[in-house]
Amino acid sequence: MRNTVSAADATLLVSRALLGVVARSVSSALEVVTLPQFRVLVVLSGSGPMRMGALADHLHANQSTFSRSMDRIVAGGWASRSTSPDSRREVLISLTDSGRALVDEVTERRHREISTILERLTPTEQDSVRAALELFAIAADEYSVEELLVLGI
Amino acid sequence: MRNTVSAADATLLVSRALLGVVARSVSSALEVVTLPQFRVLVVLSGSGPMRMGALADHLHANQSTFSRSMDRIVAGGWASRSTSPDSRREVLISLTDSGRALVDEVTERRHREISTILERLTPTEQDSVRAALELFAIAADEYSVEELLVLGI
DNA sequence: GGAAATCCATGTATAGTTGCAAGTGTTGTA
DNA sequence: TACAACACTTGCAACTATACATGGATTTCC
Repeated sequence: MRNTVSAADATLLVSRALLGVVARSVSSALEVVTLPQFRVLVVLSGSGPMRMGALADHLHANQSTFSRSMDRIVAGGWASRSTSPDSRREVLISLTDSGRALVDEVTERRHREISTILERLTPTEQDSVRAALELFAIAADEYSVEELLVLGI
Repeated sequence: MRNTVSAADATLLVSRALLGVVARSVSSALEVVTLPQFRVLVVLSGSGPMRMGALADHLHANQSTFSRSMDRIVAGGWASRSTSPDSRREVLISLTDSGRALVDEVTERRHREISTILERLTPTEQDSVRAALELFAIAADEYSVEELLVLGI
């Protein structure tokens, strides 16, 4: 039991460190889009083109709110509207190249920073870190990743 | 080198999982304060009472912006203004009990969720996770945690 | 003691998010 | 074909964040 507590504490520490990495990786994107807007881009990046309504639902946003927000995202050139081939009343949202690049840039920067951190460890240590983190990731897997959207990550 | 990449990938996975935890832990607080407001509470929670100016600097916010934001935080009962004993032109901001409780609640929830995840592992696995996470935390330590403020964490 | 500096609040302005309600166009159905 | 349901947009309205410039009070320094 004591070990559980210790491990949880260590995890809190790591969560701070990782969140620092995440925050830094996102901060550059936040110079050109807002956090709610970036959320949208992240969802699109993971899902491919989506209908307005589905996207709004996914983000727990009001339709009107989302429609207006999308106006700005489209105006910024990060995504585009198009009529769905299925139905002319449906509007599909797709990432533009800029939008995809913005999301990719954030992911890549994050990956790069993590690698930099890990390179400070010996190969043996890296192995144990990898193994342990995989264990943790698997144990955490039951938790849905949906809530990430709260932070737009 | 391959190990570095693998460990980085594993870490990305974990960062997602941890971010899910963080996002969930923060989401309840975000029902009563905004993210920028929560940022302020987190800083106060870690530092104790602070001057308006210092707090604004710490959050990279404009003085006027911050003053107005603080109006809302104080109106919400999360923090309070008081004249500094050092100088009557200085205004000290302190967390109220509500404000402290709000931050604590988030931290506790996060800790609880992490513990829950770890309890799915065997004691041996927990030990190795703890050891690995400590390694990572140490390696990451050189990275400033300042940027956490971007996300208000 | 008076000028300069400091600290904070206000005036003013812009932009973004949010949500309810109403409107437009499209599709499905009786 | 007419009516209902659906998908999205717009009208309105309130709130928040942000920042530049200004003003008021207090302290510091010459």
